[in-house]
Amino acid sequence: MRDDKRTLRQQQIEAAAYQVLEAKGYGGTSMLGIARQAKASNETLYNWYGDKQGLFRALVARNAEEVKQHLEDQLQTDSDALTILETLGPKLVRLLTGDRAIALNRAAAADSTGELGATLSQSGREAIFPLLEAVFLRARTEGQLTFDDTGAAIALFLDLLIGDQQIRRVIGRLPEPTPDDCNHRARRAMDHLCKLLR
Amino acid sequence: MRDDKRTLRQQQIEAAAYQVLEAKGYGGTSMLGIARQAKASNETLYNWYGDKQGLFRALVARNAEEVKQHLEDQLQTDSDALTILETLGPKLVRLLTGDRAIALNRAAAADSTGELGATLSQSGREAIFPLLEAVFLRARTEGQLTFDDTGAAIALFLDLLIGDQQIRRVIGRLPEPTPDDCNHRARRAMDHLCKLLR
DNA sequence: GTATATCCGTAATTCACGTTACGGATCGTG
DNA sequence: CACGATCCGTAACGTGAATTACGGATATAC
Repeated sequence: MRDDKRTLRQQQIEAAAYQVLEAKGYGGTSMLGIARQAKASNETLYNWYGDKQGLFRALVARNAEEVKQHLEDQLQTDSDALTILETLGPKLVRLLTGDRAIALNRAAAADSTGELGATLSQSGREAIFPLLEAVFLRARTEGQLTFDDTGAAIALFLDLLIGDQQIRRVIGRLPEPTPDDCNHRARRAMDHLCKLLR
Repeated sequence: MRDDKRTLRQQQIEAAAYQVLEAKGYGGTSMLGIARQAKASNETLYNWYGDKQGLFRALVARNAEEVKQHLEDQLQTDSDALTILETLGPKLVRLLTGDRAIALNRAAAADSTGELGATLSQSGREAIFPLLEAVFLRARTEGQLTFDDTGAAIALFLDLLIGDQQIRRVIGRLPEPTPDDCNHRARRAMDHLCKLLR
């Protein structure tokens, strides 16, 4: 199988894995279930991913790369820092509380090795932090925000923007946010942030 | 077995369940594992709790009762509203991000029926809200805080106080907070809250 | 075209778990 | 004390999942 063809096949398999994961949760997701959904064989899955943990590791890592890429694309702009945050806000809410992210968080919650949690966190908060750091430093340079500790300023922003939505999503008490929800949440976070740090 | 003796025995069994749950996660917790830890038999567990879900339902419900009781005790005071919030803050952080709460959140995340999540949410956020509502209304009456929407004010407080700590705890990326952590987190939340709503 | 590698669909193996069952010990009641 | 209920420790049963194996089909490389 040629490389590009294999890549395409892997994407199909991983899309199938997400379908099963989102429908049945981590505990209800079996390798055979994924194989069936993807019209692949167990042998191929094990050959390509090693074991169940390896498949999930790959899902998380791939998701990480996509999230990071997506956010970096959003930073390719000459807008002022606050405008960038206003644009990023709804997207961050959607990325961090969408069905896929929640399914992955559930998998990580069930993973007693801590490995998926580590990777997921590196793809989530820990990947977002340095990107936001650049924006916050710019906001300070532009005189739009005032803070001593960049990390604390970013953490405040994430508290206001995301808060406890994720855990409430993970335990099944909050539905996926609508675009309006995301916009409203982001708007509110920006208002509070500016009031606190301006 | 007399009632008080049975109650004691149940507490022992439930303590053992928490030990296994916290050590091995929900997926790694078996009824037999709990029975062994509690030096009880499977038959007794099944007789008393019905099935595995029933045991976990009981854990969550019991925890709910204790959390609610604990918080209500904290409200038996003539202090002004902000002082009450200052006292409650660290306790809320500890209750919502302690090892037991996190273990229960993990169980709820793994429960595809949504039942544990529902009960857990009713014992957590949804139980805390009405208690905090009384305090926030008092703060407004006393002229300490200004807001139109009580729910939104409480949600803001919880965002600032708890933020995304829970999910980070659940996926294994944040250790249990120290008393200093709790105090610091609460202090900061109060500062921000007053700045926003005073 | 041929040979080899790989994939699919399915079966087989092993293990663990949820749940029930059982014999003996212990407890509670009359 | 005797009897019945219940608990403990252990075994048994059925099911499902992780993983490996296999025969035939398909794809790739020479």
